[in-house]
Amino acid sequence: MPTTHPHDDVHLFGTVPLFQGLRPEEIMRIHALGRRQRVSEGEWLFRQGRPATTMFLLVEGRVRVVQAGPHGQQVVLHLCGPGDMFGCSAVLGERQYPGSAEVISRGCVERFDEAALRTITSHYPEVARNAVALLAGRIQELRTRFRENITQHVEQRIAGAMLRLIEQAAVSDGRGGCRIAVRLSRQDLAELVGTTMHTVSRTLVAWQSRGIVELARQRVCVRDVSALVALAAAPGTDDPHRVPAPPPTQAR
Amino acid sequence: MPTTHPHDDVHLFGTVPLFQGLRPEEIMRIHALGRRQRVSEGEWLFRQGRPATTMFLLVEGRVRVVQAGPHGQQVVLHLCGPGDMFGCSAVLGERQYPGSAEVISRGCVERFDEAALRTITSHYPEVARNAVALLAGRIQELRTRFRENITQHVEQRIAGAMLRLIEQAAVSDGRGGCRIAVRLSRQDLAELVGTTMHTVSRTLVAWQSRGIVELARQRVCVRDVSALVALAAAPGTDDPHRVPAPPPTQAR
DNA sequence: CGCCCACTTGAAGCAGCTCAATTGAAGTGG
DNA sequence: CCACTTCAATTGAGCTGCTTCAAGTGGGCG
Repeated sequence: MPTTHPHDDVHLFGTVPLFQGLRPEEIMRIHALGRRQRVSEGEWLFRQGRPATTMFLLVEGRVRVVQAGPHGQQVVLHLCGPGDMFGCSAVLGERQYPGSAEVISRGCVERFDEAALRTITSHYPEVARNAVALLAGRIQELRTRFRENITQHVEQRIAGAMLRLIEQAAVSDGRGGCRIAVRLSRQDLAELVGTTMHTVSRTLVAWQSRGIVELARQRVCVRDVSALVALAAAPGTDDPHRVPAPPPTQAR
Repeated sequence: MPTTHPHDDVHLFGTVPLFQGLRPEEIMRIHALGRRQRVSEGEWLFRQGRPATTMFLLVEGRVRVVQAGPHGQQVVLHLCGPGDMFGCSAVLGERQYPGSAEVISRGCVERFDEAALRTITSHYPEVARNAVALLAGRIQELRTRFRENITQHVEQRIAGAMLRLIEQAAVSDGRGGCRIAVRLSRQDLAELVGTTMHTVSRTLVAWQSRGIVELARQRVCVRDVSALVALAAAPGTDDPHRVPAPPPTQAR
C-alpha cells in the first residue's frame, strides 16, 4: 500500500516544493542520492541538540518536531505530512537540530546527508533557489504564528491551530464535517498552541456542547468549520466597533 | 561622520554575513547594484502587506520591523543594527512584506531591488549559499524566541530580551554597567516580549530597587548583567531540584 | 507658562494555570 | 468473556500573574 516503487517516488518528488521545476530524469538522479527508510510510530529520527547531518523528506506518514526548554516544557515546532521536509534549517544553518523529530504515524522518509545535499545544490541551482524560497516562507509562517501566540487568547489559538491542521490533514468525515487524519491528543494540541491539556479539554468540551466539534479519544471531528474561523478571528464575542484596518499613518 | 565613501562600504559589506567569502572587487560590483539612501528617524521603509520588491541592508542607524494584527496589537519582529538585512524573507519568499519597517535611529540603508538580486544570486552562487544559511539561522532564532514566549513568564522574557539587546547594541556605561544604545521606550520593550507597558514598567522599577538596572526616560542602564542572566533562566526563585537535562528516552 | 508625552502607580478583575480527584475507554492476560 | 492495568480525558476548586481601567507625576519643549 505505501509508495515503494521509484516511479511513484518520481511522482511524489515532482510535487515537493523543493524539487519544483526539475525534469523527471533529474529527479531520478536526485532520488538516487537519498536513502530510503521505513519508520514506525514512536520512532525518533533525530534529537534536539545533536549535530545535524541529515535532512529528511517525509514520503509517507506523519512526523512532529518538538523543542523542549531547559525545564521540560515542550512546544511543537512543526507537524509534517507527506511531501514536507524537516531538519533542513538545521543542516543548512547552525549544525544542530533545534528540536526532536518523532514519528507519530508510520510511513517512510528519504534521508539526504550533507554530501548528497552539496552534490544536489551544486548540480541543480534550481533546487538552491527553491530552498531559499522555502525557508523564507517558513520564516513568514513562524512570524505570524509568533504574533498570534503573543496577542491572541487561548481559545482563538486553538481554533487557529485546528484550522491549520484541517488544511494539512483533513479527511472528509461521513457527512458534513471533517476529521483530522492524525492521532492528536489534547496534550499535542496544547503543545501546539502553548497551553495546558486541561484548558484544551475544557475548550473542546465547550465547543462540543455548541455543536462545533465532536470529540473522541485522540481525535477531533469538526462539524462546523466556519464557526472555527469566526472563533479564530474574534476575541470572544467580537467587538463590532473595531477599526477595520488601522492604516499605519501615525508616526508610531 | 557616517560612512559615505565606497571604500568604507566595501569594508562594511565584507563584514556582512551575506557577502562573506567574496573578493573585494566582487563586493564593489555588488555594491554598484544597490541604491544608497539616507534615512531619518520616524521614516518608514516599507509597510506590512505591500508587495515586496526591495531588500534592505542597514549600513548605519537602527531599524525595527513590526507586525500588526487585525486588531491593532503589534509585535516587534526584528530590531536591526548596522550590517543587518531586513525585508529579505519577504522578497525571497512570498512577495509581501510581513511587517512594517521604521527607522528608529537615523543612518543609511542600501536597497536592492528584485532585478539586482537576480543578478547577484546568478552571478555569485556564494551569495545564494550564504542566503540559505542566513535564513536558516533566522528560523532557528525565531523558533527559540517562539518557545520562550510560550513557556516563560513575563519577567523572564523581559530579561531575555534585554540580554539580546545588550549583545546587539550595548555601549559601556561610565562605570561597571552598560547602556543600551537605542532609544527604547517601555512600550517598545513591551511589544518585543508581548506584554503591556504597565507590566514592563512595574518589572523594571522592581529591578531598579534591587540595583539591577537604572532607569531613565526612553533608556535603561544595566548595572548587573549576571542578575539578568539568572532572571532569564529561572522561573521566579529557581527550583534547585530540577532535572538537569531530561534525556528524552521515554516514549513521549 | 502650560501642554504633552513617557512613565508610574493603584485597584480590580479575570483568563488560564495548578493541584487534585474521577471517569471511562482501550488494551492485556488469564 | 471477564478482571485488572493503563493512560487519555474530564471536571472541580482555588489561586495568581497579568491585563485593564483609571488616575496621577514629572520632565521637556513649544
